[in-house]
Amino acid sequence: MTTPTADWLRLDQQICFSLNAAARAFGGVYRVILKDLGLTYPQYLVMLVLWEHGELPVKRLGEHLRLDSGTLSPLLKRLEAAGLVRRERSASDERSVRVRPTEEGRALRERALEVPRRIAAATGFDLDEIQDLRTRLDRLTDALDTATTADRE
Amino acid sequence: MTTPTADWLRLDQQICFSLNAAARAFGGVYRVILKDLGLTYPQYLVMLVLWEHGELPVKRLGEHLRLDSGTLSPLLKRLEAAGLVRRERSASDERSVRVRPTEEGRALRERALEVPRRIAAATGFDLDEIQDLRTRLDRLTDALDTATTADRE
DNA sequence: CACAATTAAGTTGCGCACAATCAAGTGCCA
DNA sequence: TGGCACTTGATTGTGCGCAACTTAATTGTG
Repeated sequence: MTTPTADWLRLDQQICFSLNAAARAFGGVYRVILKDLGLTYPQYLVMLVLWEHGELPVKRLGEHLRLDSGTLSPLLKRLEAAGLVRRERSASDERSVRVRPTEEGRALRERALEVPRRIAAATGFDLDEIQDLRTRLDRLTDALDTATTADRE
Repeated sequence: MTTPTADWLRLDQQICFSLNAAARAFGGVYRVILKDLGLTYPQYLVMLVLWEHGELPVKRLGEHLRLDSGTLSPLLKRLEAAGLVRRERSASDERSVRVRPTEEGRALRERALEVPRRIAAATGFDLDEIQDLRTRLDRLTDALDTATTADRE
């Protein structure tokens, strides 16, 4: 007893739809919580990386976040306009632009400390469950990335 | 032995980041596969709903997809320009715009039948695992939606 | 050293997501 | 029946994500 092929076209069977829906639902929660900090969710992610690493070139930032310069350049410009980061050409390699948080950007970290707890509470999941889900999703991402690059050949 | 609060700000601990990364990795796979059909992923979702329901107002479409008219109006215009759907004001309620697939739009369904199988193959997950993940994600979405609306009060 | 290939950022263009706002149609009810 | 609240969809503006392209700097190679 197998599912008819046609049923695979049903919206409610598609993992990617559930994934997108969950990501957008998260976006709604983050939007409320991050409004106080004056950050969007992608901007918050950039600040997370900068808080952790202090200073790094746009390239490295993009590797951490899976984003390219097409997304990061304008985003970083907005963060710089908000006074949270500074960008300056590397002296050793003029192609590279190093990004680092300003004093104000570092100070924002204190206010961000409670964000993860509030988010975790909103999910209604316990820590083990979150951890488990994260592991599965990362495995999924790896498989999909492999498939994409394999298909390009 | 608990995790220090500061560590919760680490990027690699955040479920939402894994979620977003997986959704974008899916986007990459769908982009390759759907290119033949001339559809983007959100357009494909709209066609899925129309193939299943035949014809329905923008409002209903948005409820199925969790999208509002701000997203759907321009998207539907593009689908109409591509000759895949038609939009017309309902006679019984002049506020409502009914969307239905054209003959060409219905014909596209045949070529879309193999998409889910190709996607499933790219995930490297078996059906049970996909089903399980979908269930968890839907539960997560419900919890997040509840939290958002609760916070608005 | 000259010059082609590579690399880092930025820019442009398109489509999606969503908040806020607007216009038009509907329905209720005093 | 006239007015008011509600519903539906469209529009506007902002920001993200990504492909394609451009520019400038660096590296590798003969």
